[in-house]
Amino acid sequence: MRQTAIRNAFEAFLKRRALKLTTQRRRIFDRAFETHEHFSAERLYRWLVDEPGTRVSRATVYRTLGLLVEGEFMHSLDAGRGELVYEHTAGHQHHDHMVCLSCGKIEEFVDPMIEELQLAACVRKGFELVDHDLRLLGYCKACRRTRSAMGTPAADETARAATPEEAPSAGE
Amino acid sequence: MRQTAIRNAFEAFLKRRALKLTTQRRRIFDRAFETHEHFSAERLYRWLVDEPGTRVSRATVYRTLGLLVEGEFMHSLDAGRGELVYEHTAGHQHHDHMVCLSCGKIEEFVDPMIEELQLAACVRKGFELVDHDLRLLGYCKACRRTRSAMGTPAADETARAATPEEAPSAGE
DNA sequence: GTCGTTGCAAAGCATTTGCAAGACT
DNA sequence: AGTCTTGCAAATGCTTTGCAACGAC
Repeated sequence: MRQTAIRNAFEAFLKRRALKLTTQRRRIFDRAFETHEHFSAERLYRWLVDEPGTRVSRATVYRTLGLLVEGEFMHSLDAGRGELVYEHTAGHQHHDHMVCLSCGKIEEFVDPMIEELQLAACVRKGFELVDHDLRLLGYCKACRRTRSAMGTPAADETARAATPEEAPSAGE
Repeated sequence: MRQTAIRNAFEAFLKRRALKLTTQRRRIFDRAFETHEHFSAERLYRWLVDEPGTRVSRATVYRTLGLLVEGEFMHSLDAGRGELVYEHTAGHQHHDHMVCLSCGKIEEFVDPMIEELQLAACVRKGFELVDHDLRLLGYCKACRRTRSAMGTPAADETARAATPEEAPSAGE
């Protein structure tokens, strides 16, 4: 399995922090890396509960996830719902997200030019860039289709401020 | 007062939604627009409590803030701490943010080129862009200075989650 | 054996909501 | 007068934490 390298990195990380490699941590780590999609802490917890293996508590899932983020093995992102979603930072280096306001799906994309411009903007402001988070909110291809098929003119307002009935203009 | 225009827009918005212009809503609106910085719901609530005027409950602050966001009078953004911060959308159209991981300060910036590239990326993916949120995380000029003066090495990951206990034996 | 860890349940937080009293239009 | 609103407090939903039992090193 090609996960050996990353697992070793994790074990090294634990060792460096004088933390122990417990059964739970291993299971959480493995399950999290097994998934190449975004998941919430709760989702991961459910997987661990439903699938066979050592019992793991929700608290430990949260704790370990936090550890993984600290160790840069995972990245967390707020997709707008009340919970954080996680994704591992294994192969793919960095990417930004398109979050569908309708189905919640998260697509990834990268644009080197955008990254570069961000850096340039930081230099201009004397800001030391550590990380960034770019989320494009809208409707994915599938939902667009559905919406137009349903004759939805523009999102219903419950979907956020997608279509306020006006745009206040301030005199400035 | 030059807030008349925007206040009128707010009143018009309420009218259109068959909502009433209550003393509380007016006070919340005014106080929120009086501030040209980012603030949390709690902060706004504190201001309203501390400053003289009609009593306003926390619940109403939240409710009204939600209204203001729906009406596009305010914009909310998750600055990484557990709470949303708000900013009015009066004159300045749209901008992105640089959030200082050390002092929490939020600087604004705009880069038309980035905006354009975002749109292009969406077109490529068949994604209908509604809104976006770009946050650059790092250290502001002031904090950079402080940090380097203190001999703080490059950004360590513990800075984000407000984890009080530092990694003691990590690589320093 | 020693600490770090776990699980549980309770606690925390920011935010939301049910409901009865109260205030705009 | 009739609704929309408010305030309160309880509820929510995600996440964190205290603590005693437990397990890795």
